[in-house]
Amino acid sequence: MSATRDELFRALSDSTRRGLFERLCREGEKTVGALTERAGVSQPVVSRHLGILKRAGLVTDRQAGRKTHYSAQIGALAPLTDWTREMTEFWQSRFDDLEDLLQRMDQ
Amino acid sequence: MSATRDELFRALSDSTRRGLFERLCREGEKTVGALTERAGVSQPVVSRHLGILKRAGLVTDRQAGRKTHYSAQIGALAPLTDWTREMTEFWQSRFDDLEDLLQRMDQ
DNA sequence: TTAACGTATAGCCGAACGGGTATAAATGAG
DNA sequence: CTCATTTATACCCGTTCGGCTATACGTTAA
Repeated sequence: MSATRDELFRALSDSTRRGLFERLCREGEKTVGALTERAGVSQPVVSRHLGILKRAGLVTDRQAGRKTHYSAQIGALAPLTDWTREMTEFWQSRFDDLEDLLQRMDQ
Repeated sequence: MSATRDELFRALSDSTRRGLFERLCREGEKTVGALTERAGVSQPVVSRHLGILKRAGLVTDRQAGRKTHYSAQIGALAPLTDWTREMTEFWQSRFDDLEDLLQRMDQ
């Protein structure tokens, strides 16, 4: 069920969606109605955003009667931290190469 | 010069832009022309993407004659890692609360 | 000074986005 | 069974986005 890296970045690019995800991280499982209360947008919009977060793997839903409970999947952030670490390593490695070069020039 | 958190997430939501940033991390300073060669899009598009990355603080530019050299600013990723850590801490803290509750119930 | 070069800007276009309202679909309550 | 409740879907609308080409602007080379 792993979504694309692109899907993950895109899902997190909207502040309304990040807000929903953040509330689920902070407060745990919540229904669509509860999320709508403080989301600042209408219920259909919340549902649509939750769908996008779900396709990105950032949330899961649990049906209970006529209510749907959503919860954050913190592990879905892994590709993001991986990417960041990768970029940092690339950057650092160039730095190391430069150090090596300077050291060789020193000799 | 710190850009909005939203600007950062938005800037990274496009794979072409991430590709440009990644090349700058991997290979260091590059001109627009050099970046255009392997970007898969036209030069004006590359320039526009670089402008967006620049406003997000992810790159800086250095003018040299008629060439513009761009380089990655790895530190600009900090708000992203901060946010991720924040989310994880929220999530973890709920987990800890649950553990506390269960421990109290145990006594 | 003129010509070529490197980059940025302007303007266009179709697709995707984020919001809204109306409504369908499913479930629970009376 | 009927009606209220909860969520998801369908559809519309204006804006933004990401690509393109044409071109303006500044710089170097001849």
